[in-house]
Amino acid sequence: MVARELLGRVVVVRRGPSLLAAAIVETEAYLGRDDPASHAFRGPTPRAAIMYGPPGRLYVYFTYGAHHCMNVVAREDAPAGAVLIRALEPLLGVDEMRARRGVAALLDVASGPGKACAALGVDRADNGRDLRRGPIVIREGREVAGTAVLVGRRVGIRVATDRPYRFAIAGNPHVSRPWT
DNA sequence: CCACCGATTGCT
DNA sequence: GCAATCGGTGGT
Repeated sequence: MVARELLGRVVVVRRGPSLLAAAIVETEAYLGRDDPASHAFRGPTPRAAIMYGPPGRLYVYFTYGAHHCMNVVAREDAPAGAVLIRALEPLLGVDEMRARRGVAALLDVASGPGKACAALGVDRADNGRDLRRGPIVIREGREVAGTAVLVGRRVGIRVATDRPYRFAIAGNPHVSRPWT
């Protein structure tokens, strides 16, 4: 599953002169027509259409009138799907990320899907970006052994809560919420 | 056109 | 525990 493979990989963002990088430490899988919690559940609506397109592109959406969330389109066998980036561990350009977030504590910089987007400056202007080309790319990072991956229920949804589609690197302190 | 509501966050 | 805030979605 792509949501698992993305753990440990590094998101790199070039914004003018600055370079930002952060390791993916928590993800969630959202499938297509058969996943009631997915934006793709109701078909290729204007917002969800990107998830029906080629994999490896960025899906960014705006929610709660305040926050952005970023996903990697990854449909595998299904007709649609994406992986939500739920938490990052800042690596490069840490001070800029702190400034973008307006917080001092490192553990508060990107420990949540909305925080991760704010830290990297990702918003709807980045929706649909091809992650193989930049300015946003995903590179190889640290290896994460299968035994070091936590699996659990997805956060913040009200349907399909029984599915074990949440993944995180065990013991990493940058995770969005305590594991249950 | 209108009403409902959310893959969250931050403050009380 | 709960309000903020606005665009996506579906029904009228």
